[in-house]
Amino acid sequence: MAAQRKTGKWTQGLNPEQRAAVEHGEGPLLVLAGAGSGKTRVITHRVAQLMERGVRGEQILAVTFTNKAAGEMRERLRRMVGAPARAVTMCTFHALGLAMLREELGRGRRGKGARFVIYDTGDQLACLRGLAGRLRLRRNYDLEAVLARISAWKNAFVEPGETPEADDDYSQVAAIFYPAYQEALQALAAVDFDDLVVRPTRMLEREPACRERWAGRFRHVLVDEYQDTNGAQLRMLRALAGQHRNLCVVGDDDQAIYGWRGAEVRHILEFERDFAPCKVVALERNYRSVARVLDLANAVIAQNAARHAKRLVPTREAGAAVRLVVLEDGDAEAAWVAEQIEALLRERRHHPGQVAVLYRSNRLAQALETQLRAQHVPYRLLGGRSFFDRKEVKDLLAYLRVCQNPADAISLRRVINFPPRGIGPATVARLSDWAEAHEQPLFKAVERAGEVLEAGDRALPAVQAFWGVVGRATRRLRDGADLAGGLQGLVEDIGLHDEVLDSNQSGAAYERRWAGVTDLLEGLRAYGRQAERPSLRDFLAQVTLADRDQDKEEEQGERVTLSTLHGAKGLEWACVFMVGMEEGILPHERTLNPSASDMESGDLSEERRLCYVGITRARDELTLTRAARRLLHGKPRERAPSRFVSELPAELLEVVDRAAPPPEADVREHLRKIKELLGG
DNA sequence: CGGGGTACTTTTTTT
DNA sequence: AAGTACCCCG
Repeated sequence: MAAQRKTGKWTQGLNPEQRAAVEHGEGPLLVLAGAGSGKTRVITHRVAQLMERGVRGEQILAVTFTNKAAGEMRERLRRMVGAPARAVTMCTFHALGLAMLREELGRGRRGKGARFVIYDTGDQLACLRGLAGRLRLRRNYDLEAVLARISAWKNAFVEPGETPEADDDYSQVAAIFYPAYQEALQALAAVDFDDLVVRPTRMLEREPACRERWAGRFRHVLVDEYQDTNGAQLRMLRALAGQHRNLCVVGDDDQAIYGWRGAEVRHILEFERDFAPCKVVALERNYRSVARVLDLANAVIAQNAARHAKRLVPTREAGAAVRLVVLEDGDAEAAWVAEQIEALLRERRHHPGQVAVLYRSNRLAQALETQLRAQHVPYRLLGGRSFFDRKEVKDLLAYLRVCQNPADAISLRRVINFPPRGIGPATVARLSDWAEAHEQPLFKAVERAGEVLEAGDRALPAVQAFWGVVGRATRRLRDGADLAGGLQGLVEDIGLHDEVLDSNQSGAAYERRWAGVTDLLEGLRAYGRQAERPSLRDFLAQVTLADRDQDKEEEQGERVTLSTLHGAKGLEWACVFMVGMEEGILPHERTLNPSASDMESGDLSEERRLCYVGITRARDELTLTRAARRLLHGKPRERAPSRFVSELPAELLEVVDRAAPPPEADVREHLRKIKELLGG
């Protein structure tokens, strides 16, 4: 296969390892790509190269983990090969699974099976909450912990009835929930994120005709961030590429940071064995960061065992020393970082878009936001729960979901009394009792409220009014209709504007809330313009699968980025601040002291990889900070430096201590001075 | 039914 | 310290 060694135009300007990966012909290929080693470049060039060699775009599948990554990859490919880039399938595992599910289920009688909604974590929890009431459990369980176990079983293809015997409480409870949960999803015509991968994979494995359709279609499969695949995703890849074995996976075991949601680093460590014989290429030359940053990164990650041995090899100059700055407390830390950034911008050493502040957990963002605002520094927040978590937005989306799928009782319950129209828990209970007794979905009870409730019931007209609203909205939102106009009609129908106005004391709160509504309208309008065949169903699926990146693209370059370490993966900035370098934050408290409901004990090496990911985001300047004291549950506490920095040789970091001595010493000093004065 | 008050706990990361 | 869940009263 290596015989036809065309010096394609897509291998120019690549280093020898990159070129080897791009030129590799058929058969399994593992690309171990260190941070900043040109990984995305290799994938896009490889796709272009395949097309150059006559593979048609429709025959290529490239899977990523975020929609954003897929979008960027597509754009890069488009710049290289032009319009034919459109034919290539580039998407997330979940989007691929959704497409497969819709197409396969749509084959049935009039495509009824394809009429499902996608439940996000919030919906899943709401569903479990409902079940918890029915299952008569002795105490209140942490439903997130239950969900984590159910999710783990699903991804291991464990059926509801076959959960393994376990001695821990939560596994036993989850084993009771699991069958009920799965039945509930079925009844609600809903699928969760896990189903989007697990169900298509099961179809591929069990139905040869289905496998033929999909595996036969994609002659080449490429996977980005392979270290983040979970068991179900690996099985999906096996089903798709097991025959022709044209599977190219790219990743970095040192950047595996999603173990907590079922990803297994093992997959990338064992790929050579799983898909032997297999070509392996290691990309170690780093084009991103100055040498001092890479020295630090190498030293941090070297403390991890069980990894593909590799180092980041610098190609740039040494650069400035990496600083570790110690501040008095959390507020002082945020203030210091904000001042530094303000100075950088004022002296025009950087554009805002070239600067990022990274942290382990979202709650550290708050203080930073406050201080950056005080310094008038424009910023954007990556990843934090935001737009789609706003109440008004969720309520409106729930209305839309009910219109699309009236069987979605979770959404129905959410909006049946929103805005408040006098339908309380008692009425909802009567409706759902009737539904259960007659083995009907909840919406049937709503539809026939006249028969279900007594004639004199105060709530009856309210329920009928509610159903009228849903009916009108459903008619307005039919496929092919003006969706944004339909939503606008719904907003007016339920008097949402007055509701938002009345329920918010301050003008500012009202502004913010109403902005959520208008943003959603605008989003739907934009979707209507851009989608090929706009439909409510498709819009809702996109909304749930979209990564929470609510920025308007054009402004991004003009803002400083605040992001979690997870959210920063794959990105880079000239100047990076990592805050909260403390025991209990990085590594996180919960990996150090797992709580009873946690599934497995925390993985310290994953925390270290998280640290490594953060460090390797910096191109030119890197500053680490920590606070000597920090408020925890309202009380100030002394904080120890993160082991990830204290275990390193001193010469890698320039330590600057700006923390005042502890207050006791202060007091003693004062006392001493007073004594001196008295004595003198 | 809905508003307002009190008591309790606390989110690590996201498709 | 702040947000949530639950309870009681109008």
